[in-house]
Amino acid sequence: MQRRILSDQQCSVARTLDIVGDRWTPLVLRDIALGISRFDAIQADLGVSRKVLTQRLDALVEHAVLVRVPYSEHPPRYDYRLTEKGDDLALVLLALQQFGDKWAYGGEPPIQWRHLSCGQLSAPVACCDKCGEPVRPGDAIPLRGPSFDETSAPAIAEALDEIAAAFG
Amino acid sequence: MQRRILSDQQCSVARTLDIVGDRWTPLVLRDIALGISRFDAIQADLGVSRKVLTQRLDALVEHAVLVRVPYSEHPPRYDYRLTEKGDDLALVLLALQQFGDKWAYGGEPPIQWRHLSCGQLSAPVACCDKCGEPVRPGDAIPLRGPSFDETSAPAIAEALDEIAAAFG
DNA sequence: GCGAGTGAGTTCCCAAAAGAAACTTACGCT
DNA sequence: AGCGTAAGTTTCTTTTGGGAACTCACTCGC
Repeated sequence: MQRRILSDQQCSVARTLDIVGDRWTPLVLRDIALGISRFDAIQADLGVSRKVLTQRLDALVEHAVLVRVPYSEHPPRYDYRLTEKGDDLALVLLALQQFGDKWAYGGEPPIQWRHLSCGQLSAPVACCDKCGEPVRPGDAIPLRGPSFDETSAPAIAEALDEIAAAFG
Repeated sequence: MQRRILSDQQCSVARTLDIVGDRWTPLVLRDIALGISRFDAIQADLGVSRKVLTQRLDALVEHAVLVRVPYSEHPPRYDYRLTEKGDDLALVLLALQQFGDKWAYGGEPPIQWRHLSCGQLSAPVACCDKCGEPVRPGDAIPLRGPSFDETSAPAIAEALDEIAAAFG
């Protein structure tokens, strides 16, 4: 029996979960995003087993989310750094953090962000890229996109039709 | 040996991962957010094993992310629906979807959103809640927040200090 | 030159979680 | 009485994860 691969699903969420869909990968990325970039430092900070950390780092490099930047040859030693793709994944981390700040810490978070351009303590909000207004779930409705495949996801197709019917 | 509980870490990301930190939970939430709200329908759509689905739904109800809304007694049958907390988690799904739309589908996503108030096809962008400008990783720097605990996360503390030093 | 230390894995063994598929319970329908 | 349906539960087997010890290729202090 194989571990279920999610990428066969025609869904952006499923595809992304093939990269970050486990307990450790997002925390590894968080550490690297904060500048904790070496194997032993990450291992010590998270307490993850060395075997699992090796597997996760290899997978992230494989997915081009991380790059190994050598800081020594003989023996080869690297810093792990985010690629541009990794920076985009950091936005997912930010969303996880926002949720935890609100629901696990009641607005007294362990870490805050200062927005460099405006200088203020900043919490990211999801906004519509067209009108710039903040978007909450319920403010937008899902529709078939260019690569939607009717036959491979009949239950989703039906759900979309029901939503479309409800909103004219 | 126990499965590692992440909530002991003083980190909003880790706390949130105790709820959605596996391959199936986010997909279950996605289905429910789209209106696929019954056990068999979710199971058929995702192909997840019934045992795992039971465990995930129970955990989500436990975490108050979902509620069971009865549609039949004798035998008891429920629709699963998102709570307000669940709606907030949907923002994490949105971030996962954004990433997948860009990196797994190259901008040709299977599902799009129409923003009801402006009527346009909308992609959510993370924006600063103070100045309203879009935020990219690198546009903001992390600082100690009110509940930061110096001693329990020395590696993070050091990383924050380095960042603070670099940005004055 | 030699033993101790460091960084990054690798290997082994055992416990826990996931997958598949069959079984159960409590109905409603004909 | 027998079939169908919804929502689990159980059993059995394969994978994956945790913990700790081991390896390898150096560097440094003496």
